[in-house]
Amino acid sequence: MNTTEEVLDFVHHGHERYLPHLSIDCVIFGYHEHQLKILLIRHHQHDRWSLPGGYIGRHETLTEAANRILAEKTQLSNLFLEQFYVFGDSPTRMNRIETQQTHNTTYAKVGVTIGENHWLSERTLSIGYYALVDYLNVVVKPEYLVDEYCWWDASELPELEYDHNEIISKAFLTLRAQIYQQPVGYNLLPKKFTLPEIHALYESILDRQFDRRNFRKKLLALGMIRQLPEQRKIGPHRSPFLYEFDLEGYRRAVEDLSVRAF
Amino acid sequence: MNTTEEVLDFVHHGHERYLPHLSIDCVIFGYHEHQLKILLIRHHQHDRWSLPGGYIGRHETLTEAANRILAEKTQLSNLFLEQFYVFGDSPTRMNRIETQQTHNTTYAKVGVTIGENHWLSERTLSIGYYALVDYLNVVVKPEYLVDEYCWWDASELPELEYDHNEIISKAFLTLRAQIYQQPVGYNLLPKKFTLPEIHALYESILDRQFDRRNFRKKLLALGMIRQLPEQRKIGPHRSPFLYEFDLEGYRRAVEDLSVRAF
DNA sequence: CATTTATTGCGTAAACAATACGCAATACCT
DNA sequence: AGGTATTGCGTATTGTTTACGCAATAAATG
Repeated sequence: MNTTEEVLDFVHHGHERYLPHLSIDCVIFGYHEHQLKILLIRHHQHDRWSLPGGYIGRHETLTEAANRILAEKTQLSNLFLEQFYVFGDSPTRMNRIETQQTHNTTYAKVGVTIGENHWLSERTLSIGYYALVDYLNVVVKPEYLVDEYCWWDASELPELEYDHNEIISKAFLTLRAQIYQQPVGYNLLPKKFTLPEIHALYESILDRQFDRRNFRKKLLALGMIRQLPEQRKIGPHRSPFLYEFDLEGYRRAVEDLSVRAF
Repeated sequence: MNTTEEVLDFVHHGHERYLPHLSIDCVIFGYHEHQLKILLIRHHQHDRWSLPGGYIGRHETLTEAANRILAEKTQLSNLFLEQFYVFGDSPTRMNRIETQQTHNTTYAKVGVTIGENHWLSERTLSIGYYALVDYLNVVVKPEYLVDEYCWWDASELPELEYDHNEIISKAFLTLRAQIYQQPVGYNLLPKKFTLPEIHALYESILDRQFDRRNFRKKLLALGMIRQLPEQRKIGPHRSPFLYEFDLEGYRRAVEDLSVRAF
């Protein structure tokens, strides 16, 4: 939505094209300079930040909707995207008046007032998706109703709209639980990366320290990564080698790791 | 719903009390005679079985709705119940006509025809919950529109209505993935159980064999279970000891197990 | 241009956990 | 009393994780 006309059409006819009572919110994870990042937006006239989201088209599958919304925000398609939870318990989600007020602030820009019985004021459950993207690939193009897009440090988030802090917490716990089941590193890191980079990524997601020498040994023994004959220049220190993922090895490693004691 | 009046009221006024486009389906797991079981229902006049489910009240939180639906089916409350996925991709979920026909069969009993624009014919996404119950505690009371309730062997399920086979597959994979994060055994087994029982439970959920002697050692070493000074009589063999869970030990074990290699 | 500093690469040894499996005890049947 | 299928409990072996030593490297410094 990039013009006043489009926004007005959405406000007045959105309920004909989209399913009411339901939305999708995306927690978009990136990784840069040894920090896990989350992409947030700030709507027009709003003080607080929120997660990028959207609605489900009446003739669209759920997966299609989630991918479309993610593509609209990041200009990228075919990204790693996984559904993780439905949020329908929070008091702000149950409260018509609060929802109405928040929307009224957003749509004031196009001179529309959202009434108490408007479809946007109705109780809405949100389906949470988390995406893993290569930070450097994301080129954000702010929409008409969005004042700012910004990557926030996952460990230093502001207070967000609605129950979005809760959504992010759950997304982060899911990411942590899935780090041995999904190719998390593969999707968050660039094609070529150094050992200290992937090492710090695992440490920040799992919130614990790993001995860097044992960490390297383990990844190589599992066949998850391959060492390249290139090095990266990094300031006044020894140049680390570059590595790339071995997706087939990754898959085998996931299988091996799932065969656990008892 | 146990009378014609209640059903008619639901068909004609349900959309005022419940959120449209959304439902909840419950995969109720039990365990009996070394077999993992799933509770299925067969609606009036239907050939195929389906999962017990229901709708979300407009003034109910999602969690409240799921617990209410589960209690309506099993006559039990305070059960282990976890949301695991939203299903909104399947062709039968997208197809108005198919949905309409299925509902028409069900509601024929009360002499109502569901039209193409009836709220029940609309596209509906389903939020999947899985429950873990003590098989012997469940006393099923068939509802007015339900012809049969029955525990099915998880490994020998029939072809179900809608996308319910897919929902069960995903529930089973979730159960498997969560067996080390949630007190699965605690909720599926009775208060007192034998080692061969819990041993077979883990084998059937994880679909692999465990050496029974090492299995016992591991569970005791983790402090998850406590041996009782009682035994159970089991036919022409040595009487196995009874055990009970140590919930505090269970919690500690989950923490220990989550601290994994690299 | 040798020295200092912060880093990476690669190895070995000890501690710990998982697996394989032996064998006595038990309950009942014949 | 002997046969059979099971459970209870131990020990030896194997494999995996953890702790940590030390040389190599890149650039800054006097």
